[in-house]
Amino acid sequence: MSGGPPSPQLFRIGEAAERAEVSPRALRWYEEIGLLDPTGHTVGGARRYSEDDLKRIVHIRELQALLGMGLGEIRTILHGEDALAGLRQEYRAGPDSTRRGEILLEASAINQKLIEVVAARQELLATMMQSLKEKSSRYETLLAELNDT
Amino acid sequence: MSGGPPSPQLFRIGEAAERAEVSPRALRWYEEIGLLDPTGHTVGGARRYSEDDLKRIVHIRELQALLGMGLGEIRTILHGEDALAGLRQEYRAGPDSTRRGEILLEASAINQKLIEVVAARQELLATMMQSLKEKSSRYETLLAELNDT
DNA sequence: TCGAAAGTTTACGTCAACGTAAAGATTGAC
DNA sequence: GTCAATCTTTACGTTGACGTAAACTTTCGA
Repeated sequence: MSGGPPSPQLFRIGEAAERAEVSPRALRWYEEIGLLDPTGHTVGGARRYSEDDLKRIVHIRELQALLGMGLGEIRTILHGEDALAGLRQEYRAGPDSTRRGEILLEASAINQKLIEVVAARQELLATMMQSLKEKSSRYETLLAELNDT
Repeated sequence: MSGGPPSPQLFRIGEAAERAEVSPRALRWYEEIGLLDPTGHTVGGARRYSEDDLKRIVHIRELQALLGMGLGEIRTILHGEDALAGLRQEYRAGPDSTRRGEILLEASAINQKLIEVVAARQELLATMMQSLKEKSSRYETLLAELNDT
């Protein structure tokens, strides 16, 4: 075998925040609104974040910054995938094929919507890029005219 | 000649807002922070927006929604281009080639930065799209497995 | 074991980008 | 000229996503 956990390294909130380029406050906020539950806690109650948590944070920021989504919307998306992931654990306790199918379908649907959103943005950005480049070449022309006076 | 103004149609704030898919309040707000000065006013003081104004509004919304820019940043960009456009009018009063060059250079630089920002976003979106599609095909596989049980 | 560094909760503050309400003035079809 | 629809300014309210401060507790290396 070779799929064992290589090093369950956990980060304190400060380091996690730094690595994900967010503030500790943001992480607590994400937790408060149900976006992110840190993998571990110390006995005293201090949060400990795993690598997967870090990926999740980065994912959140991407959806936020790249797609302009609000955190509520993002929560919906993440919860859809969480349900699917939770299924893998729940699997031993009974392969309820019907429920499994439902969840898979929903996750798939969410994914599909995301694809559409991204595609739409890509189109708009492409259009914008085009007009920017046209403008750019017009500027070049004008600058050239000025230079050989 | 054939470059005369075809129909200087002006819209009242309500209609302008509707066409640009923003609220009247937003238009007043853009004006207040120096983003948009309506082309005309009635004697009584009511705003009248031209087609060009509408384009500008749409442009503002694009920069906002697609690039995630704040209105302050957007103002900087628009003012750069405005300076250049203002130059064409000012041109008769003295073709100050130096100043003209400065403004052109600045506008060009702004445009270049915009191009870079858009390009960066495009890359990120492309990456995101790729992983979304991979996820999608994984879902398809799982769904197929479920269906031929 | 000790203490500086980092963490915890609680609670109020902030900032951008408008929303909303009030009170009154303009517009434009009739 | 009238009057309903639409506009005007002024001003306070709201929402999302945190920032910041206070008071106190945990962690962990020396």
